[in-house]
Amino acid sequence: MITITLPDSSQRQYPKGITGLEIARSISEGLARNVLSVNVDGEVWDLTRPIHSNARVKLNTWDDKDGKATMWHSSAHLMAEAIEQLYPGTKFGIGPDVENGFYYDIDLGDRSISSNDFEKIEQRILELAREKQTFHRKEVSKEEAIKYFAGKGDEYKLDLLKDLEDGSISFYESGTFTDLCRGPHLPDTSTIKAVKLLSIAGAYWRGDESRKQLTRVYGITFPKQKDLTVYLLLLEEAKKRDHRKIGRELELFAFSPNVGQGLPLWLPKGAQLRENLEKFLKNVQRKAGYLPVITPHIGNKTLYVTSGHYEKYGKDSFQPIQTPAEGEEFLLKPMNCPHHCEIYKTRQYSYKDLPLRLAEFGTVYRYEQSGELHGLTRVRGFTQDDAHIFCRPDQVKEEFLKVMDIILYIFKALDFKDYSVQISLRDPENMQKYIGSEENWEKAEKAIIEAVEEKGIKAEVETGEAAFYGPKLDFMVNDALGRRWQLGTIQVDYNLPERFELEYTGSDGFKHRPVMIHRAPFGSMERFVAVLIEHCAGNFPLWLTPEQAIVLPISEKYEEYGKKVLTLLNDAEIRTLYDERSEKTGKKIRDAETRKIPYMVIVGEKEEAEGTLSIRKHGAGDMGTFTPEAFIKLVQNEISQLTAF
RNA sequence: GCCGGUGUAGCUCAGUUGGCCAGAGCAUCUGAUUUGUAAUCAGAUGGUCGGGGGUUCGAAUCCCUCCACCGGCUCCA
Repeated sequence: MITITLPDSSQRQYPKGITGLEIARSISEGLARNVLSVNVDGEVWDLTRPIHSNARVKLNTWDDKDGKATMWHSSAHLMAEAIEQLYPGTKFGIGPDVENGFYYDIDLGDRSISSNDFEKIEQRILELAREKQTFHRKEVSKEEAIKYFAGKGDEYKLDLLKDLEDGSISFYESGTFTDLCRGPHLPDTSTIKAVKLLSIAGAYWRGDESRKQLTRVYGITFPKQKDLTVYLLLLEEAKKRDHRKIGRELELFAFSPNVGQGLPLWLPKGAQLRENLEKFLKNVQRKAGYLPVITPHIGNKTLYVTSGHYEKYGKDSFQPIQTPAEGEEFLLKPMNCPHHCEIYKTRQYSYKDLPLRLAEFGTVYRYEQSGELHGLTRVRGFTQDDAHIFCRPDQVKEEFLKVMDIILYIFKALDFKDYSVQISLRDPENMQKYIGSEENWEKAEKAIIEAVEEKGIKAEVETGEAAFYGPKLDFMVNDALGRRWQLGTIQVDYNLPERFELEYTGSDGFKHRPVMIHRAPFGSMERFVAVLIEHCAGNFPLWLTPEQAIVLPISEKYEEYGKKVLTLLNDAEIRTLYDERSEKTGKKIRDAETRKIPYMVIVGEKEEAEGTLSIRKHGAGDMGTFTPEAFIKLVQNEISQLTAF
């Protein structure tokens, strides 16, 4: 007998070799019907795999992440089987589960498929699912595996096999499809009740641009038809939050092919919003000891040769600007750091002068590949809320903590709760690609890890993701459709101080090299506004929103009073508009609601006579009658509540 | 940059297999209306059907090419 410990810590005795499915059945028949896979000591197993020793066991259903993953991974196999039957001779790459569904990379040879073919494939998948196919795990030797896929002519699986060790290789057979796979899988396919193929895309084999591009088919499956319906509805809802759609509807920004791809035009309301954000951060930074600087949009090419950026990115950037002077060339600045280094060099520093924090909302231009451009989140001209902190090596950690405070303060102010944090460190296998001394790297990496721990933040550590010049810490937020974007970033840099020969005099009287920290809490104004829009679906916090109130006169007869109210509110620094169209009040309200203006101020006969205002709140409805003073106070209170913490 | 998709008025979309002068709603403008908490009525303006080339008696519709956008891949100093 073995002892199985369940998640609620209860323990049960079972004969050796019991399977997850049998354990489920011993608990309840219902559970046995719904269970998809089993976690055995933290590892996900097939439900049919015998358990031979004492273990902690968790039965995964659709409500568990691992349960979904098992279902989707099995669905990928099923889709592959369907495709192989419909398109014989197809070669298969990899087919994993992902956050929302699964995909399979396939090579169709000379043929191609498009979304028009989805229905036919979906139908076939459902037919196969109904056959209640079982997944059969088979341990095979490397030799056998190679023989099988060589016979099938599938070079991708052969390529994968190269990196696998003999003895650790398993096949899964289901229906007519056999795949190289470590599992786990569903006991059988009958739990897959609804299928939707989502999209088709090109994907390079092994993520390598220089290799062949395969066709990637994305799909998702569900245990109930209703789950699929709900999911599709959710997707529709998410699309309504798309910042590109809201940006157009609320007249925040636009693009023009005549200006150029990826070069946003900020419309008056968008500019107002952005200005409010800038003011907010400038205020925070002033208190945190940052000194504002301003540098030009272009710089002599030699500046970037010195920084090393020209060598690395020159070919793929906007090309140099010629001048009438022979051989003179300028570059649109792709980053602000070299300029800030030159500012540093304008004087001498004692160790007591550090840290020096230079801040600039600096607009930079990068020639991103055309396929990369995406609304405001990825553009070719953007403004970084940039600052560079020049400090002593012993100050890195403290400065890091202070920057983190700013970023966390901003996220809190804007109610960003679902962010993730990533620490990017060196790749220990590949140390020669990094610049800077071993000692400083260690110090900086340690400082970042400790700073994150001190703040009690959960961060993913990614080795090999550091920039060549230093480790970094990134704050990422998801957009409406779950795509992850980097916003705030803090990066340690040993490269530029070296290249620009930056110095300070230490207490020992010798010259030392300062450490440079790049940081941008928003990341860029463009991307931040994009994510902010999707976060609040265009309903910006009152203090940020470009239009805070609108006066709606019942008819032209109340124009005099209405205009008086307008002036009063604007004088009280409430950004207020006036709707003077000869429309009915219902229409004016509807339009103001659509424009997501927080407060509607309705004035008519009664209000004029009493000197009052009828207030309606966006999304909430009629709030009743206020004196102008009471309303101003209401707005001011709401703003101070939102910005005080 | 690569793979796949899309492109009709400012916006959202009709326009079956090529065939009268390309339509609708909203928005805009004009007029009427003077309105009380999510759409007043009437009229008008607005399109080289993304650009260019081709096939055809005839192209929004078929073919080629370029451009832009969308979903991914790769990239992101």
